[in-house]
Amino acid sequence: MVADGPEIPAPPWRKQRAGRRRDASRRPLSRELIVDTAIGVLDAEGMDAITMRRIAQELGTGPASLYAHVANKDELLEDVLDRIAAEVALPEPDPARWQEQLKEVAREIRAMYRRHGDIARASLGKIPTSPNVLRIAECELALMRAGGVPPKIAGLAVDRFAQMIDADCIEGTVLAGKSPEGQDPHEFYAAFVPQVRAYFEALPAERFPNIVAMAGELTGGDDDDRFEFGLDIMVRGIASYAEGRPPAG
Amino acid sequence: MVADGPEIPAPPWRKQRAGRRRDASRRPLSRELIVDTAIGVLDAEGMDAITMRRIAQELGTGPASLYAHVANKDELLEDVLDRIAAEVALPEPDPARWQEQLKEVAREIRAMYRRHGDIARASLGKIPTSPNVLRIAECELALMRAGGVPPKIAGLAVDRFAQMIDADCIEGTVLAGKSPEGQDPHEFYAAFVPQVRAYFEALPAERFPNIVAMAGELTGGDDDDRFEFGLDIMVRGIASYAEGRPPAG
DNA sequence: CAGCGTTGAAGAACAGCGTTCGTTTATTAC
DNA sequence: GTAATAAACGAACGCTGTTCTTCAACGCTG
Repeated sequence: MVADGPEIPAPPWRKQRAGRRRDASRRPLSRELIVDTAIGVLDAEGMDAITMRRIAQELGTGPASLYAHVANKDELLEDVLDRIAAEVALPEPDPARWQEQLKEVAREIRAMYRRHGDIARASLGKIPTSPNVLRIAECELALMRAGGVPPKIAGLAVDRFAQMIDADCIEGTVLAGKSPEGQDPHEFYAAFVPQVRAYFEALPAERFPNIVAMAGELTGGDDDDRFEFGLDIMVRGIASYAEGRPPAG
Repeated sequence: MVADGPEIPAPPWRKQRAGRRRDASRRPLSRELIVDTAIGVLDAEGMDAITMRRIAQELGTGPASLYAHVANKDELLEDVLDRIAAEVALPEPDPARWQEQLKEVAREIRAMYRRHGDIARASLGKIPTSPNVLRIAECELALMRAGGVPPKIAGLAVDRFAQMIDADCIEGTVLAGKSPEGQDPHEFYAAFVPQVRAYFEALPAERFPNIVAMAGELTGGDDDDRFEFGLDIMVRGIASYAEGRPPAG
């Protein structure tokens, strides 16, 4: 019988499992820490970089560990969305300026989305239920109600309003995502537009008379111009339903 | 020496590569056939089912074979988009009815998207260059020009118009995509809305007075109502720029 | 008719994804 | 001191788009 003496080395084929090497420097995993990390990755490298593996790696662990705190990736993105929605500054309603205030809120949301990669993709189509997102909707409703927009119209408008902003921000990142590795997406876009314009102008005029004639108008204007225009016609349309006011025009 | 007689069986270790077993029943691979197959899969199972492997399998081959005819998946989706865009029926411009005609075009596009799974995802943010998509834009421009919309406004409007329709169709499929396996997405959605409404009504009224008060308006209305509303305010906004006409209201 | 270059097709593989399973570890409760 | 619990983890599954390399068939030239 072998003496029950000093430690025998572990058989080398069963590789030692390194134990739970929790660095004291590392905060324990939590939902908040995971969301924080996700936002960090998002800001630095965009939404496509948000993967369970990447976040886990950033936290010095494996992807499986995250699932103890977050049900799935969708839920994580929802949390990310709520967190950054808190950054949107909202105005105090001034009934005389409700249309301009509505536009200001839209610009705030857009600026927030642009600060945080292309996270807008995670917003489109989702029914808002998280507090910070509801806070924005509440403000929009208050502005429209103050402006005399009927409840039914206002209710539908918040939905369409959010959709428009989401779509604009997504659109802005689709082309940018196609820019070759490392090149500035803005430059890439600026270099791409003239090509499209030339293409439109070279189309057969008998089939596409208006596109050929309006190639300049179709390709002119940058992201901001297009957003402002969409905002403008939408607010005009909403305002046309406001009670006791002449339609804007 | 072995007689050079009847066929010797192939050595079993070099697994026979089956040769180019082109069934006479199978049409040879081509870009058109691949697009056809993709649309078939799209219609039957939605856009997520469009994978190179799935299409290849449908054609009785492997994914690599597709790349001889299509540069990548994005290009394939672009072709799919152009193909189905041909289905959209366009009206002959009637200046007196340009607003209603614009809405009709939008409804046509939406119906087309809905027929074909959730392919709208592939459209948002892409600059249209394919003939059948340009054909639609050309028609929209003609309608607006006929209605007296200034060129600059019309040029921006087509972009926003397309964006709105894309976003609406995407939105419609996001929630549907979350419905559990096999369940009718429409039913799932119908069962989900009342829960959201109850949630809104149960929110703290001091923080969200308008959301609580307007829970009904916010959750009322189906897909079609919301689309029609968005269409309405957008066309109203565009019309407010039309020359020589009083703004609609 | 033989040989050859081209081209379409195909198998296997690569790196990455979200998620799950079973196990190990550290911490807490008794 | 020991049993129970919850967190953490390694490995794996089944996907994805894409590429590399090989191979068979065809059209052409001599």
